[in-house]
Amino acid sequence: MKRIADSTVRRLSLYLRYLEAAGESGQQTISSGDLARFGATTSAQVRKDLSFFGSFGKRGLGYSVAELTSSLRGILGLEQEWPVIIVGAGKIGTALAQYHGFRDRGFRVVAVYDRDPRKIGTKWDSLTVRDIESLESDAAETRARIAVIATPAAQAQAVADHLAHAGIRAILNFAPAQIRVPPEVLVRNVNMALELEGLSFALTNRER
Amino acid sequence: MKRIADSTVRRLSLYLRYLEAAGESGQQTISSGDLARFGATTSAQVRKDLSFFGSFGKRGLGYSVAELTSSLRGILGLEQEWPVIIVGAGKIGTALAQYHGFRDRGFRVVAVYDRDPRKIGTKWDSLTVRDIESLESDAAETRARIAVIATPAAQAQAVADHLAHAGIRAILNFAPAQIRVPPEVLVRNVNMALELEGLSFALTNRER
DNA sequence: TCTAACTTGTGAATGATTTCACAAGCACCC
DNA sequence: GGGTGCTTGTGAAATCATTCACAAGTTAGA
Repeated sequence: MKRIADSTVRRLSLYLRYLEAAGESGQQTISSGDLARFGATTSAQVRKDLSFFGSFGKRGLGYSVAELTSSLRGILGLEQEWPVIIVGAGKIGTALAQYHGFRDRGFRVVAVYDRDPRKIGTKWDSLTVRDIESLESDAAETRARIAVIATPAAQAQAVADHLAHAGIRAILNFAPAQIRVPPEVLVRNVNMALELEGLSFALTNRER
Repeated sequence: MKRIADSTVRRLSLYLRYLEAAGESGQQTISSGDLARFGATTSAQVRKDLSFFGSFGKRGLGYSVAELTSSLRGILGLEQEWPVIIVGAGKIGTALAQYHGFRDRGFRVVAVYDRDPRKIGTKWDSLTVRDIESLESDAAETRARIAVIATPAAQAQAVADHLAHAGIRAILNFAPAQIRVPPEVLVRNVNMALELEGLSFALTNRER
């Protein structure tokens, strides 16, 4: 398969959002123009994005909402439920563990880890915070391939090493640190301060 | 000024991180290759990024850590402190308000808003949750030009309208919803479910 | 059956970003 | 002072992503 751009994948996720909403409101078909309006892009872009994966529409008519929804779910790998573990039971970890946006979209938080003895054993909902040392031994039980790092920056690398060793294949890193991982592990960074700095730059250099 | 790519600005922020760390550990000069290693890019990319703004290095020697740090701070608009308001005192809003990564980098949370009467008036640290209705009347006091939306998706658009009206010029949107704003307002989205879906896609389509 | 109004899928063109490659500057040492 | 080893800054080339533009398919209505 040809390599697909990151930007394309992001847009596919957005299209899927809109399709789900359209489906719930009973809409039967949808055009690339409609999808474009929602994803803040152009109809040509929508069609190009989809064309990497096949042809899903009918000329003159548009796309079947139900069929395209299901195709996109398949493309994005969302037909299965993904077990996810979170490392770091601080403010951000807690918020993420209880965030419905994950559950609702097929990502189920199956375990939360921390290294602080005062946190280990405490419960939220049905989850008990576990000792980070049991990461490896839990692997067979949790079967998670995706992990979220929500620790302070200083611990991020150690946690990443741990995760890679426990067989995790993809990491969503919220810690403000660049982490190094073996090539079979995928990392995506979410760095909130970076986003704010982008806004600061734009506001500062707006007048041209 | 020529338009600068988003990707360039992100990398500048990363370089700045590394420079600050290098400065603290007493390093005097640094080469584009060093910066590249940290930012997961190439030395040519680093030099090109910087070249949009001037020439900061000395051939044969590299960059002065102190000078480049200060230049990047200036470019990114980080010499001033930015007052920031947060709308939404739920899990995510709370976590963000107390997140040191913001304070530490020149973004000071000066107010938190919600519309739930049970939350209004509660305190965290030195911040009291305010009624969202007082957004406009507070504007002169807070002087914030940047706002963070941390509400459920359903309220995001209404909040954005409110913010635009109160004179906010840049929005960091954590709500999983696309918001529409007037052209003088800048929006950047952070959508955590989207990031996970990107990982799901990559894991699913890895074997080519 | 014919026409009009839409809409897709896709090569080709354009635009943006990254990488290459190298002249030129600087420091150090003999 | 001249040679050696680094490193920057930057046009040019290559790669990657988006937009254009249009043939071809579909529906609906007369």
